[in-house]
Amino acid sequence: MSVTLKQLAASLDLSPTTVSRALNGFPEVNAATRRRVEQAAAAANYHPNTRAKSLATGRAQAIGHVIPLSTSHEIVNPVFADFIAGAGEVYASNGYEMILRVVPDDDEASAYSDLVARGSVDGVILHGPRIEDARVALLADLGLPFLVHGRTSGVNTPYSWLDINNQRSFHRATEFLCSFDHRRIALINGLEEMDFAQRRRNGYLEALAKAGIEPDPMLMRQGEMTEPYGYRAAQEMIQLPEPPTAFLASSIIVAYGILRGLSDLGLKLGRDISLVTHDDELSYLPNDGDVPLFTATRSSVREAGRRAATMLLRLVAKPDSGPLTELMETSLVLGASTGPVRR
Amino acid sequence: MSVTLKQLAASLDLSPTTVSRALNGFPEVNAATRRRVEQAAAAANYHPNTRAKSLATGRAQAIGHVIPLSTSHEIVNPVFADFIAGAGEVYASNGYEMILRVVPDDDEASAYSDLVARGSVDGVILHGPRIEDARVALLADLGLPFLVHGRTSGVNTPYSWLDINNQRSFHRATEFLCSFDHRRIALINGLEEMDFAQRRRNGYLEALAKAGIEPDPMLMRQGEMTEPYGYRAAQEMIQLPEPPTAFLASSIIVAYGILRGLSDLGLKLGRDISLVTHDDELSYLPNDGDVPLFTATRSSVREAGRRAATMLLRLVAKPDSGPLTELMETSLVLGASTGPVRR
DNA sequence: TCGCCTTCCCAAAGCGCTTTGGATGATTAA
DNA sequence: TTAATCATCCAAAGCGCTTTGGGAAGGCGA
Repeated sequence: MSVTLKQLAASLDLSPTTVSRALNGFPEVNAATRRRVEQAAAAANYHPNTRAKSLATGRAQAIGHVIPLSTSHEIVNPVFADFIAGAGEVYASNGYEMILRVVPDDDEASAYSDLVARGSVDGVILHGPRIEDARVALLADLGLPFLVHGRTSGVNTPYSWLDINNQRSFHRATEFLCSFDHRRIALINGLEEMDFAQRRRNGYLEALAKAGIEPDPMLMRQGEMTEPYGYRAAQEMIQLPEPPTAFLASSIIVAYGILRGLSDLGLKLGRDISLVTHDDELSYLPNDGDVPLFTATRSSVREAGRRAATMLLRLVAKPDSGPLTELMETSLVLGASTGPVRR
Repeated sequence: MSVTLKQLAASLDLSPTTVSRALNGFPEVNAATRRRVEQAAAAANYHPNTRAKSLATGRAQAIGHVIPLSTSHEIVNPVFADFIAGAGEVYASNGYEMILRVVPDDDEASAYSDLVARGSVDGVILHGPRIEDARVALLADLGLPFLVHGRTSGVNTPYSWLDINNQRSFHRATEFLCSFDHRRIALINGLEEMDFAQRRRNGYLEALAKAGIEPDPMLMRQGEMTEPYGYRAAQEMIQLPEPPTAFLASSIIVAYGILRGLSDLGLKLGRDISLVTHDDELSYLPNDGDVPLFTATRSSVREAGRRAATMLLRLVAKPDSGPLTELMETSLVLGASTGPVRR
């Protein structure tokens, strides 16, 4: 099937040792010999067997991603695909494999310890952190390098993470709406237990407080970020005795739902009502052009994937390089969905 | 770090051989001994090292998915996440690992041969087949079991695939629109070179021919299936001297774009104009409820992932079980987006 | 000339597992 | 009673690689 090191060595009249060293850039091999080996390897399309190599070195050369699939709310996070694409680029160019494991979410803990016990990965990325997420302590216990995409509040264990500045993002967005004299601003957020949702809400509340606006529970909602969720939220809130004059959405998918909900009622975004959404720059829902459809807090989740992977690889190379953290700022992009309050 | 077979054997005063056999269900081990071993293994959280195991057995216990990332049109296929989720479930419950490799699309060929040479996978799933896709022959040459998600026209090599009946689907959808007296039906399709797009177009043309309608090139469009693509297509076509009275969309994301495009012009789906879309049942864009938003040809891509994975595993177990094929029919689901022609 | 570095290569052990080919008693058939 | 058969176990080789610990030439200074 495929060439082995031994075969390659035999065909060159060299020992496996020398061939191995030649290909791995060790100094104790003659330059001419090295060239000869490299050429023969290329000609024979030789690639070292990953499993043998990592058995010998003790490094798996692979990073794991565990995707918990809740049995109750079976949503595959749409942000996930773009994040993975970004991370994958980095893994590929560094010779790492990406291992994905889809598990029922009550099995997630055992998935990690299984991954460690089997020695399948050198590190993992933790997705979708909740508030006080127990997985962080679990991973720390396992001694496996890991990086959280997002953060988790109320956890003492130090850990590495990459996050966007959710609080500031939504603070700014709210402030921006306030500057247009909006005082009834609805927040259509993600699931309550998600850490990012809480941070966004904090930013929102903070800005309201600063503007002297009393938050109205009727205008705050959390749930799985689907299109119909946005649609229903918009339609229901607009029927309130005191409807909102602006919406703040946690995902562009929800924003599309809100847009449709309002438009079905004959309301036009930017004129009759305002909307700011977070925009992860999902590739199939681009919100760009001269004047984007939505005013948005924008941050590329693809880029986040790239950076997260880079950080994790650094962590794998030097496990004691301490917790690595990065907070990405978002940009507030002006689109067509915002304007002054209509009276 | 983690327990090895040798350690486990030593702690039990048994040989590695016996422990291995006990855990792998071989008959030549005493029932009492087996129980003892199993208990000790569970207590010690023993899991065999994957790499060592697969080195010894020659099977990788892993399936590869290669995700080509075109440098020109950088769209991460939104359908992909749900397909992966379905396939992942099956891999996990069969003890297989899922390996994802993100590669620039001009490197895709070498990605496969690399995967084979390194012995990292026992099989691969081929995504996004084009018309006359060269990758099929390539994979057949490599001798690696593989399964195509979709099909490819004009390829002689026999191969295994799982596809939905795209042609029939769009035939039925077109026929359905014709039955409402629509005669100007626009097709907003995926990228021309994709095999599924061609099949859908064939179904569409076939039905038009049967209804005695001359296809109008002005009403046929292909492109990357984003929301703005649908929006633009709708807006432009509606301005034609002879605008369409119905749309046929290849993706629910495009359908949302069309919906928005029409609604911006004050047109209401189902009343002023009709729309049928293909619906992959993406979890964050559910098109269900009593009366779904869109009339659609529906087929769960998550389920497709499950079935594809199951088929591939069967193929890996028995490589000569011949090419396996499965054609999934879609259901035509009546929603609120269709109605008779408005005059 | 001798001894000591370098330079360049190799044999062999080992990573953690499976698997082949026995070995050892105990059990059974004749 | 003896040989053949079972039921259980084990030693050792091997999967394809890396890495430790030399070892043989050749070059150098004295």
